[in-house]
Amino acid sequence: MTVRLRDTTDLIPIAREVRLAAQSLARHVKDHTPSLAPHLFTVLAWLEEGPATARDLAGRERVSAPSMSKSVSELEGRGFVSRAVDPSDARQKIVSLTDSGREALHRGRADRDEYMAALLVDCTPEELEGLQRGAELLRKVVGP
Amino acid sequence: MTVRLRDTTDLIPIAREVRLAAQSLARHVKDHTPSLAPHLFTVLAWLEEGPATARDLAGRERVSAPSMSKSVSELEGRGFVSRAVDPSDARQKIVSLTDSGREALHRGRADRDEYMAALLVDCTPEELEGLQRGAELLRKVVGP
DNA sequence: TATTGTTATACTCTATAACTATA
DNA sequence: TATAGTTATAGAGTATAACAATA
Repeated sequence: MTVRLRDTTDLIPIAREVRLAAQSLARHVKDHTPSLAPHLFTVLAWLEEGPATARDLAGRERVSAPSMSKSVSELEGRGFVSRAVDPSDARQKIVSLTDSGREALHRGRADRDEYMAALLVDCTPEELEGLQRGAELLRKVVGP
Repeated sequence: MTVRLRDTTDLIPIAREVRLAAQSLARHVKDHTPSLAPHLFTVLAWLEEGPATARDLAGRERVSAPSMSKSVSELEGRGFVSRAVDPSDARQKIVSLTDSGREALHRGRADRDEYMAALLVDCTPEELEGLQRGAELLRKVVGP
């Protein structure tokens, strides 16, 4: 049982404000960056940290094994990943990012960042600082 | 052609930071508040502002007419909205929020806000102020 | 003819259950 | 037996095309 030092009721108004702002931005960015589908994009992002098995990827994405199997097949078909049987356990297949996959990942990230940057173009330095501070706090609050 | 007073390249790092923080929070809230599906929830939210035709709702949600037709049927089946033929144009049907629908909307909002508020419970007053300021700036940047 | 809404159909992403091949 | 991966099948949510009713 966690001890609450504060009644969360007081926090509802600011909670709503922060939540709606974040959700609004997330929707906006998603609607304006049609590159690679999110569920494929995130798989490439995981693989950037190194090769992984399909099961591992399914766990990280909190998705079923068959779903991840399909995603990996799709990515392989597009040439963004390669699959190789694990020499130490022939049941497993090691999924790796190809050069083309790395490119697609960077392109997708650049699309999103450039769209976001364009939104910030008219901000004052003080406003940018406020946004940066807010982002830091949000990351801290949401956790890992 | 818009005149850019600033090169957006400089803004990429902060753009990424703000974008990732917002997307992370949005995903987190969505994953932890399983009440009414988002595409149905938002329809109820639109109807809170007053009755509307299906076509109108489809436009606001940027969704096809058949998709909205299905959503409204689903909501009607659950008793959250009612449909009535427009007396002034028998082609149209006016969709209205029922009391039960209003309740579902408020419950869904409360779920999301309470989850968010719980995340903020350990923040200092200064941190809350920073988050609020960040949210205001984000709303301004994203626009209407 | 044009418009509102629906039905028919299909595609994508998700899931569970059943199968295979290894361990 | 248990595990990694796949295939089979189905359920949401989305779309376009074709239709009905009304303007």
